[in-house]
Order: sequence, then structure tokens, then C-alpha cells
Amino acid sequence: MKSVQFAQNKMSRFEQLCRQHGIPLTVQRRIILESIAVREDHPTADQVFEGVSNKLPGLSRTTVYRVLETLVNMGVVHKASHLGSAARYDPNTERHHHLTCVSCHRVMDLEEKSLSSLRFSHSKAGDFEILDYSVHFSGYCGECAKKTKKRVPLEE
Amino acid sequence: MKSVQFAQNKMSRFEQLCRQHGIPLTVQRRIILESIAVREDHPTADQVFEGVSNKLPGLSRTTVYRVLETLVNMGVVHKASHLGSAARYDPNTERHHHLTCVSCHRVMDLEEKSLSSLRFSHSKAGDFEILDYSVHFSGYCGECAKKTKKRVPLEE
DNA sequence: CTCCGTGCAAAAGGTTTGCACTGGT
DNA sequence: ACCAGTGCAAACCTTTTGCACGGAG
Repeated sequence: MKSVQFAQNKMSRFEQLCRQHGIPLTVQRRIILESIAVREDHPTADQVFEGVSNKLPGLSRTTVYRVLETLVNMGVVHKASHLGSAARYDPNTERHHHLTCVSCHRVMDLEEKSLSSLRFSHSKAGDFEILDYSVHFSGYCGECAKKTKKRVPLEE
Repeated sequence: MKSVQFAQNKMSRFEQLCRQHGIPLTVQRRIILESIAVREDHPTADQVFEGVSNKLPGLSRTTVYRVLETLVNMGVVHKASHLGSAARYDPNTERHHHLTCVSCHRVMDLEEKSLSSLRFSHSKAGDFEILDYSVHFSGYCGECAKKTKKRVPLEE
């Protein structure tokens, strides 16, 4: 499903970005990115560490975290922890969807009928048996949209 | 947006469930559920604690966690921490969607064109400025579907 | 009266930070 | 050579666990 091509493209784009922005291209960064690009799953930082520490003995867990953050900031890797570090509790047990403000991290409900009965090709995606789903939107909430008007949403 | 009615219904259903299943109806449970039912946001356990400890001095953070888990198991409250406790990293930076196995917690990609250009009533939901979205599916992956066939997916 | 629920403290993840040193440009 | 990146240890935040006590059924 994922080709060698994919990993190679990833690396090329990464190296290109590094040169463009004068970001040091360290062994750690190269190996960590490669290890993610090759995998089929969505590893946690710790799983990345496990997978890489063989090839790079002495690698620090801390570095894995820092490199991952760098890669995310560069847009080369996507960090999926949609609702932040802490779990959130919601009294609404009906199917509904969420809006998360990328600035203040507030989470709001979205009741949109058109989203509550999505159709997919099959009720099964491959051999995966779907029980439920929800749509997660990210963006700026009303307040933050004002504040952030015409500002780069980086380094608040 | 959320009515007093809603909170009252929540409480009634909760009390009913407790009686049905012989679950002790403690002050802590009542107050914690009420505090969530009344809120508009999706508080973290800690935020719940903050909000409740005024009304119930001496309340333990631990109890909040335990009560929340109980409420989730009773189906009265929904826990949203979609991808588990640890953040996950994904080399695929294109818009795509996720399948999470509720049994083994594996996360897989889903490339489904029909989901990649959802239409909503407006590109803005209220005053929320949407930047991106993704659909999160939960269910059983192929392997776990076999194992779990005809078994209650509770208390592994 | 019997248990389950609670509180406290301590442990167990996951992630971040301070500081000195090393390595890329 | 300079500065950013790295390693180590310790701190921090979120959540879980063990044990003794007290309140709900």
C-alpha cells in the first residue's frame, strides 16, 4: 500500500526544505523521518524510539520528541492527537462532531445533520468493521479568528 | 444552545440507570455528572475537578477520574480522546481519515475520495473558521473482528 | 451490615525543560 | 567557529493503583 517511492519522496522534500531554511540535517532527523516514512502504522513517539534506537544506539528519547516536533513544524509529518494531551468528557452521547480551535484549544460541538449519516462505499472499509465515526474540524473559533486576523498562526 | 432540560434529562436517566443496576448514587457522582451536563465545553478531568471542588471541598482528583470512568461505562457521558493517550505521528500529510481499532488500538489510514471533499452548509460553522477536517472511524480491525466474534467487547 | 466508593499518597506513563557538550553548516 | 541539535537527568502533567476508612444500599 505504501511504496518505497513514498519514503524517498518524503526524504527528498525534507532535505530540500532543510537546505532552503538552513535547518541542520542531522543523522537523527534523517533516520527518524525515514523510520516513520517506511512504516505502515501511526507510531507513538515511544514506538519511533524503539524502532530507531537499534540503528542509532545512544539516541535519546528526548531527541525523538524534539525531532518529531521539528518535522511537524516543517509540515513533513502530521501529529495526530486531535483533542490535545488530556482526555475530554462530553455529556452528549449522540453522534455529533467537533470543532477544535487550533489557537485556544477549545472544543465545541457541531450538530450537522448532513454529517450524521455519511455514506461510504461499504459499511466495512476493507476488513475493518465500523462501529461509529465522527468528524473532527480544526480551525479558529470566533474569538481567536478576530485576534489572529492577518497573523501567522505560528509561535504565539 | 444547551437547555436546562438537557441537564435534567441526563440526571434522570443516570438515577434510573443506577437504580436498575444497583449502582450506588453518591453525592460525588451526582455533582460531577451535573457539572458536566451543565457545561457547554468538553472539559478535561482536571477542569471537571476545578469546577466541582468548590461545591464539594475535599473531593479528590482521583475520584473525579473514577467517577468519569463509571459514567462513561454507563453510557451517560462520552470520552473523547480518539487516538489514545499518546500522540501519534503520521507521514501522510494529505487529507485522509483514520480507523482506530477499539480492541487493539491500532490506527490505520483510510483513503476514501468521497470523504475528502465533504460539503457543509457553510465553510464556516457559526463563527468558526474551518481550516481542515478528518473523519475518525472506530470499530474492529480485521484481526480483532475474528477474535472478538460473538464476544462482549467488555472487560478483556 | 456488607461492600463499594472515596481519599490520600505513591507510582506509572507521556512529554517538556535546563544545562553542558557535540556536530552540522 | 558558531549556533543549533543532542543527551542526560529531572521536572511536569495526566492517569492509574494500593490501602484504609466511611457512607450507600
